[in-house]
Amino acid sequence: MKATRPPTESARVEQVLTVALEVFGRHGFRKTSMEDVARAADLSRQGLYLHFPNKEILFQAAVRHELDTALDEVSQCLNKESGGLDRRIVSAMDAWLGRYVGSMLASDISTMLENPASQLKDIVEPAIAAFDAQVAATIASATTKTDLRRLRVTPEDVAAVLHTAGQGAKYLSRSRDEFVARITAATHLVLAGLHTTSSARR
Amino acid sequence: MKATRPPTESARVEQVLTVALEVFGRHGFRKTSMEDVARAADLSRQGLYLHFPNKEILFQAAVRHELDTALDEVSQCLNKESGGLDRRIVSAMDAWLGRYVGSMLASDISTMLENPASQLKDIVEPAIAAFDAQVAATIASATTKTDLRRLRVTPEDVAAVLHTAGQGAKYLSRSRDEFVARITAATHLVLAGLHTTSSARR
DNA sequence: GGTTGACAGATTTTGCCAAATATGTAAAGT
DNA sequence: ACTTTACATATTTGGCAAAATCTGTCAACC
Repeated sequence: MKATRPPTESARVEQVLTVALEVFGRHGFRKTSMEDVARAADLSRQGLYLHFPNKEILFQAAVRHELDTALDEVSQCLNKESGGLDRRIVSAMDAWLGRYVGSMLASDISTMLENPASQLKDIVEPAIAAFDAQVAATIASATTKTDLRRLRVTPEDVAAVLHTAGQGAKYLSRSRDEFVARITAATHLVLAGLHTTSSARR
Repeated sequence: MKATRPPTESARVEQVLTVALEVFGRHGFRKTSMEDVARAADLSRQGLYLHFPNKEILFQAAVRHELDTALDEVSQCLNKESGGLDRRIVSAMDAWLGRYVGSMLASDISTMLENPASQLKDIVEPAIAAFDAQVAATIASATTKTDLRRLRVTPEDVAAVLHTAGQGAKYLSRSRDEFVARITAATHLVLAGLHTTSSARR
């Protein structure tokens, strides 16, 4: 019940990655030095190089770790026993996007994704796909095929719309509370269409 | 039937404003000179100054004109006879946001809005409110109070969700077609909740 | 598994200055 | 209702060298 997959990294390294992402998030990739990360992680700069061959790879690892963590959290939210489908989806969206509401990280990463040479694509895009798939699966298991057929939509379509609304909410919101409010309203309305009777588990 | 309000500006000035917005849109406010605008509008730079005291005000006027035009177009889309509610809303969203899909203008304006001293706030925010209000009114007239009460939402809530989804679609889309596809899916699902029987006019 | 200190080479930042470009005003002309 | 020419005053740009900072690697040490 502890970890869904064997821990690739030691606890120490995981902690470094967490701190690193936080530091990168403050001033962006370019304006963050290895020294900054090392200091924040309570480690010498050279100590960092023992774990990561260069800054680029450190960043990639930090992003990967972040996405893995977020996906785990999303998974927990979606599979919670308590709460209706609405609540589970809202908390999942919040776990997935909410933390980036005012952060530089989102725009930083998305500019990096423009670069075709960037390895980041191979890290970020599968994670996004995995998120969408999880949401779609949850939708699928909590709705009837009749309802889906009546509206002529697939669970994937519904997940895509929620994804779109999530991006919009992130973009429009100045605080995390505002984000949650918007995504709550959107989720409520979207799910209303396939009137799920508040709970349904397979 | 021609103009909903008396034309504040002459046709010539209107044409200048249209061109100006297009030019500003290409390289952003800062990197666009009065010379650039004048040339594009087939006018001398000094001719421009006869109409607008300075660059700032020219830009504001161009934005205001653009928003007015867009709102008129939105109005036409929403009040069209033909087509169901879905189609009307999708075309309205496209008229309102679709043209900015790859443009610098959106980000340019939104950074200007950060500045509390900017007069742009007083131009843009009312326009956004007017758009939301129009959409809300359309929703209101095409749905039953019963449906709204059943979902415990106001037409304004629905409009806000569509607005959120629209922003997300604009942000995620690389082409206008993609934008339309996303917004179509979102509208379809959102409206499905208050199962409007395809047409309803008051 | 780390520490410190030192190093070459690359990149960024800084300060400065000259040249170019842009803004806004004005006058005179059509 | 414009145009052209001209002008004072910013603001932006480009070059260019010195200084600072950052990266990545090594050695020596615990």
